[in-house]
Amino acid sequence: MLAALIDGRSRTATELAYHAGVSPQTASSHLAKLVQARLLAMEAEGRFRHYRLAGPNVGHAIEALLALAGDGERYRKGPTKGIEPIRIARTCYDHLAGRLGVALTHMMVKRKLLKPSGRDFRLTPSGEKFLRKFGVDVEKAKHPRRAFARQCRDWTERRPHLAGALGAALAARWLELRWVTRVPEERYLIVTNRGRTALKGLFSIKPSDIFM
Amino acid sequence: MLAALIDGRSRTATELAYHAGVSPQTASSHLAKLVQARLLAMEAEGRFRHYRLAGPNVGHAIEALLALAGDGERYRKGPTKGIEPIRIARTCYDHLAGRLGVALTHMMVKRKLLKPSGRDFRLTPSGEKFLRKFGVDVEKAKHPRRAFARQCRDWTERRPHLAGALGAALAARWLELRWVTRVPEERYLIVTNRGRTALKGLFSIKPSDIFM
DNA sequence: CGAACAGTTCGATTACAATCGAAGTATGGA
DNA sequence: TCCATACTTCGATTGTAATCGAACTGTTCG
Repeated sequence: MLAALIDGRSRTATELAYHAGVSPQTASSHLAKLVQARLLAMEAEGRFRHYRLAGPNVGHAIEALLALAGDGERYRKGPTKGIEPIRIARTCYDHLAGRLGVALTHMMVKRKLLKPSGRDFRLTPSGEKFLRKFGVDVEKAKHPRRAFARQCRDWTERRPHLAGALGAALAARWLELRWVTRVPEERYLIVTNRGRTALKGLFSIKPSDIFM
Repeated sequence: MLAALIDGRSRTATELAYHAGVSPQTASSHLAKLVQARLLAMEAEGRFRHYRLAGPNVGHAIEALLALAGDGERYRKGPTKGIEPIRIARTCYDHLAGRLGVALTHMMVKRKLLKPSGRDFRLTPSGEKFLRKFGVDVEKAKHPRRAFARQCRDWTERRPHLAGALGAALAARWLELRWVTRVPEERYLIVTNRGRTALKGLFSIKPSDIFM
């Protein structure tokens, strides 16, 4: 299971059980021990529990052990030839996930436009102003029947991204501006050239952070 | 036991049993497994068996694990403030051991003056010429009652050094030339300034290889 | 609300690793 | 030649890690 997490991304308990070829009970027992031993970190997301390596030290140790084990080749980080589109701008239900979603969220947190608060984000006054100026219908997103701004963590990235009604509204605006476009039958978006320009200008995000 | 070998030097089975706090039987069992698993290398020397890490990969893995274990501080390679004299030029009975003995032997092997051959070294014709020119009484060392040129491996270094009658004759010559001097009551020698110069010139050995 | 799902806890079984006493081999020195 | 030393092999005991069925909690969704 540790080897399955070597790339630094999160996996759910069931995925890890499958990787290890053991029952969910057994995996649960091991995962609990690994968390207690501070080798893994766990974050609960609804009924899912996402596990990831607790730090780079753990990754180093696992890699060193895999190198000794000889079949480390299977797991060795190959020189990735570009990032798959699904990793760049994955859609998670109706909001932006993947590297794009994470980068946007990270930037907004860093600029104090969003504040992590429990399992949610809180939109600060300056954050509301920013999104309004950007054309997001913040008022409509304050729908009582849906969580407003939730933290979400999908399998492609370790850090959380913005979900909930606000996340959906932000994604809608990106689509409206044609900064991203849908790919029929696929669960990812493509960032357009205008989108790339906007990233650098409006969001101060280096494209290399997203496209590698 | 692996942690006790982290510095790359060799230890005997009994030493390792002591380090691990287990009986010699138990240590023997574990050491056999570790050798079979290619984590340790073993060389027999008379009735002793010297164990060392099989390669740098093993050291890396152990270090990574010790770092995780938290009490890795105890084992972490500190910034060593110079090398103890006993490591530099230890005397092993009557021949040169320690880093000096190893470096001299290594150089002679590299220059094809000595050839490892089983548990002994074979002195090549060019080697004999070299030592004679250097003032070693090679003829006298060919005494029938003593092994001529044996491989010896003591606890301070991993690589073998020259022992036997020839090793003793070489050490005698070093003392005679005052390139090393004895320290009363101690089992090590001190390399003099003339000795350092000779190392660089005659033996092409960088002093940093020996004194760090 | 109830069914499906993700995950956990509990308990019993099983297998195996760790350990060391006893007895063996090989080496070195007196 | 004989004893001490260094180490190994064998065998029996012990503890405990790994495993999964059964039953549980909590979440999502229709």
